[in-house]
Amino acid sequence: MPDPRRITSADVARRAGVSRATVSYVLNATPGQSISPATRDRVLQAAAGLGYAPSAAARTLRTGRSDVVLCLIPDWPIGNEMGNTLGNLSTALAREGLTFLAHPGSRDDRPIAEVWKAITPAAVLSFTDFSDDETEAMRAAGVALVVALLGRAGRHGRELEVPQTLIGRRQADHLSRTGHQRLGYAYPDDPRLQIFAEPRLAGARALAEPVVRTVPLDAARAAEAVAGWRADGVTGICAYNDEVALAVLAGARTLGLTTPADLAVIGVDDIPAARLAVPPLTTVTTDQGLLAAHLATTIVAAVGGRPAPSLSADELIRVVVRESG
Amino acid sequence: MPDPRRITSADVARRAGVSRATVSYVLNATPGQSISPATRDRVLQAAAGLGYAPSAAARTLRTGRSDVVLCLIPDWPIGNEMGNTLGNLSTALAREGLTFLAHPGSRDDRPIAEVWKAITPAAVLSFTDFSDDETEAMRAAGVALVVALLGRAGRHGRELEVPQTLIGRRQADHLSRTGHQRLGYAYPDDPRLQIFAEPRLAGARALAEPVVRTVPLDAARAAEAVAGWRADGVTGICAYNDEVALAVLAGARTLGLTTPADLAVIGVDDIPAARLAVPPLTTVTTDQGLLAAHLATTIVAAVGGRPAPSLSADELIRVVVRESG
DNA sequence: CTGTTAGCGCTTTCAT
DNA sequence: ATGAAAGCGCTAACAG
Repeated sequence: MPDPRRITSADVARRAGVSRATVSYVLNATPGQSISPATRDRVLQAAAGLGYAPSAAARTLRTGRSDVVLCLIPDWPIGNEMGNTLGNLSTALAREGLTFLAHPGSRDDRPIAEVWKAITPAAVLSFTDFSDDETEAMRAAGVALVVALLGRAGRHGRELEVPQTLIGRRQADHLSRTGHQRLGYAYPDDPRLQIFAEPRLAGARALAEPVVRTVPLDAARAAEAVAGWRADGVTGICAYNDEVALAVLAGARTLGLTTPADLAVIGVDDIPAARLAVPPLTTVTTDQGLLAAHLATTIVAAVGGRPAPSLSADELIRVVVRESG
Repeated sequence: MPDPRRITSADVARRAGVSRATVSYVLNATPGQSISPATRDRVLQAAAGLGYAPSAAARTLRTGRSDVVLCLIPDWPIGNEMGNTLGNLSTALAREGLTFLAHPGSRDDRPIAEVWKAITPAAVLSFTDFSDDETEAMRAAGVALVVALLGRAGRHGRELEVPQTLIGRRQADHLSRTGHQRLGYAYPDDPRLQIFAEPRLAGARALAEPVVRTVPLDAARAAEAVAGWRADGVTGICAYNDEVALAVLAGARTLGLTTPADLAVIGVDDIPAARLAVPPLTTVTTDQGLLAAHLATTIVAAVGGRPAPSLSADELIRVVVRESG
């Protein structure tokens, strides 16, 4: 027998000897309603006793808005670091009564409109920008916050932007301080990463005039790039991330170069492999816990109609100095 | 103005000059209903023209079941490879009209019952096992498929189990074939990974009697483990994954050992850093595309009440031979 | 302070 | 072959 009748608020009401309205008021702590502590307790008892869980569908249907925070995951590798952040974000939101749900898959497979129209989420997070029409449609449909984690500055939702620019800047800064005049930028091979790579590169450009070369994740082909940089007189490389940095290291090695004497390298992310590299990789990390907390606060504020808090990006990004640069 | 009235099936009906029931029949291709191609087309036109998207909430409320496949993501690092699989799974399910949604966060933060009772998903996937009570409750509530991606064999849902055991077996097999008599198993430091590590180790044990040592992701401490293995006469190491393998490599290097002459190493996953390692790492990969397709087929079958297909695990797991072993 | 009531948008008998 | 109507479980006016 498939459906032993779901427990509804009516069941709770009956057991507590009150009306369904009262149950609703108690469970939602509806403001502007004064419920006597006695009934309140009785309702809570009954609900707990029955193992009652409200139907999200019914509530959403009624209120026109769900408690879901929908996060659109792009089809490119988002990395363990970001995955970690999403986990933290999820727990932080749960504490606020919001359900974090991630939907992976490129926009082509399923029009994103289909997804959010179906879910009617309280907020939608995305890594990439939405078109203005899309944003407009979502807001019109009652989505409280529509925000792109990356995307051009100055747009709505800019508050949440992970300061990618700062990452590149920190890399260049570190290399400059350690005496490197001519810098190179190791750009990722995967075109899907461009959205991250561009702002990072821009950050490095703000401090230096790096020679940009694309570095595939392959020792032999990375070696070609490294040879090119050497010919240019480049002595320090800002890599898009740790994996690209590892490729640069491998390329330098096949050329018989010594790191960091001949070529210094700095990555991004501090993946486990970074500290195990030869030599151990200097890199830039983001404080994922802090980032998640800030995202959560912003979302909760927006859903509640309050203004977003601000976060000093400086404390978010840190250089981990090891031996490669 | 927040809510310019959502477009409902009534709007579509009006525009098409039919009743809401007919709209529903057309859009759901309800079997046992014969709709004239003419009206059918008119309804489809109207729906498309209005940009109609059905309300998941209303449909769920009515049918008592949503089209969501809920995947519970554990709080331990699940890795890029698995992330990739989930993306593929999502697109495969989308093609079948199912919405894949991932909920990260440990079970402690939010009782999982709260999540699934709210969503009433068509299926629930998890990496770890559910308790029998939990499983029972979910099935009773109408969840078509409850399945653990790992978890003891012989349970319901065993069909979906990623053959972790086979991974360890392949590693040991490869090392044996290349002439290694005494094997070691490099166990991960992070206790949360135990659920993956145990079956892998068991697989290796099926072929050999590996000396198990825990290897932290740190060259110095990994060196201690390596020294121990050397004293035991071990010449080949099966590592829990590529990161641990990288640590073993680093440990061997600090001891002045040569890989694979002094110590052969084989990892799991084929992360990008593996091919860039010194020396490039031999490893075992899972065909993520195949896995995702199989998961999707199984889920769709279960939701549709059909029996699950089977998958030969042999084609799923492959050894990538490089220089480390 | 608590109960009555009217839907939210959809599916699905049962009539026509 | 199509339509009318009854709710799914919940919330929010409005009464009492």
